[in-house]
Amino acid sequence: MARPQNFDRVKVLKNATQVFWHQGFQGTSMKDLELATGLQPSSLYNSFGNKEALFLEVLDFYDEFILGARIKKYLHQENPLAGMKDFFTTCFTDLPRGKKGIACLIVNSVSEMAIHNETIRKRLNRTQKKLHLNFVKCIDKAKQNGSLTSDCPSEIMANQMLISLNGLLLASKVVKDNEKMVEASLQSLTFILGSS
Amino acid sequence: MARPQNFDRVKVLKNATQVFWHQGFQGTSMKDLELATGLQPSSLYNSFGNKEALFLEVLDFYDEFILGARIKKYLHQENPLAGMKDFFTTCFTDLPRGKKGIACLIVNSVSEMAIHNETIRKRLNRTQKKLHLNFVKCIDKAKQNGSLTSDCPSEIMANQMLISLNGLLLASKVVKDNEKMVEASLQSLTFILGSS
DNA sequence: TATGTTTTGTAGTGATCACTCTAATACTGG
DNA sequence: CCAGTATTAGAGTGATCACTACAAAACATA
Repeated sequence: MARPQNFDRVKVLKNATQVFWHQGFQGTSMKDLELATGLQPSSLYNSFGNKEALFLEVLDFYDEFILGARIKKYLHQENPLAGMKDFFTTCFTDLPRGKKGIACLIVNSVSEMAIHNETIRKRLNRTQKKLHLNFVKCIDKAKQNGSLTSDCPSEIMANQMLISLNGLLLASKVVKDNEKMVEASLQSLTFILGSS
Repeated sequence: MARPQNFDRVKVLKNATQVFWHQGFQGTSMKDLELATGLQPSSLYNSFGNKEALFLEVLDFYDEFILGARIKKYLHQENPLAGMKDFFTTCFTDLPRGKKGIACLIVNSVSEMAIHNETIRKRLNRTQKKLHLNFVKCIDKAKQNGSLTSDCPSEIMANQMLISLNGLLLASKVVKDNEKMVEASLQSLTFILGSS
């Protein structure tokens, strides 16, 4: 009944995510997005509305596919302690080529946008809570199978893990030495979870 | 022998700092800086060169006067453990009116600029190292006077404190509840320094 | 094939960006 | 008071910003 779209929406979001991730919201121009996606401005605006709406879809894409995949891979595995360690360390070792220090789109966006845009803030908060919840599940599992013993409530431990992870990701922008970041990650976990 | 400047350079830097702190580098326009400082573009460019050079001076101003004052007030006091606790918690309680969630200019700038501008990255790294050094001194002092007992090297503890502080400041942009942030700060310190 | 509907390519919108040019201005030293 | 010099005010620079208008193009249905 009409002309079909000439592009794959998921691929477009994937490419847009990379640009926003690396350059931030303000640092990314619509021209950058046109080049990265191969779309003309009319297609971009026709399909996504405007820059902010596209960014919100990118945040959802990141939440579901980038972070979601990492949660599934590391935090849903059998050994919860090893999973959490891997989740932390691979933040600094599993980066795409030449992408040292781009940290995490969520962390970057919190810093840039959270206090200036309430809609984006809520979206970022939701993603952070999702990660927090998965940390809690992992900690509980470790307590249950006896690999972790602690009097501290899992919620508090998970909260500290989230704070440390955010701090580590931020530090990776300045430090740029992956080995040091991995070492610091494991130290953070040791302080929170103990040396178990 | 010539016309003197009609403004106080320190006051100008102070005002410019507030704008960059709240809005970030990219989020701040030269027009914003003109309004905040009361200076005309010609004066701004004549005295500071360009936006980036002004920003670098702002980072130095923040390092010396804003952060420097906090280090002196809290980390150079007699009781090192109380000082570190106060240093952490006042990050979230001593903010100017209506400035919840602006965190710290250094942390904000690391996130926004560190991987895109090497000059700024080095400047930020220097400030973080300065803070790290003061944490080390505080920890050593606490170990010496017996208020802190730990096998962990002070450098590592200080590193974890820096990571946690960065993570806490970032979280404050999403959470916006000062009491929760104070609580999380003290929990972070407890995990790192122990419950001493 | 003809019609209706949506997408696409392209040119272009006013606004704002960092920054500059120029001349009037305000001061110092003689 | 005059000459010399640095600072100031204000208009204006081209470039880039997010975004749009519009018509050609491409498909599904009839």
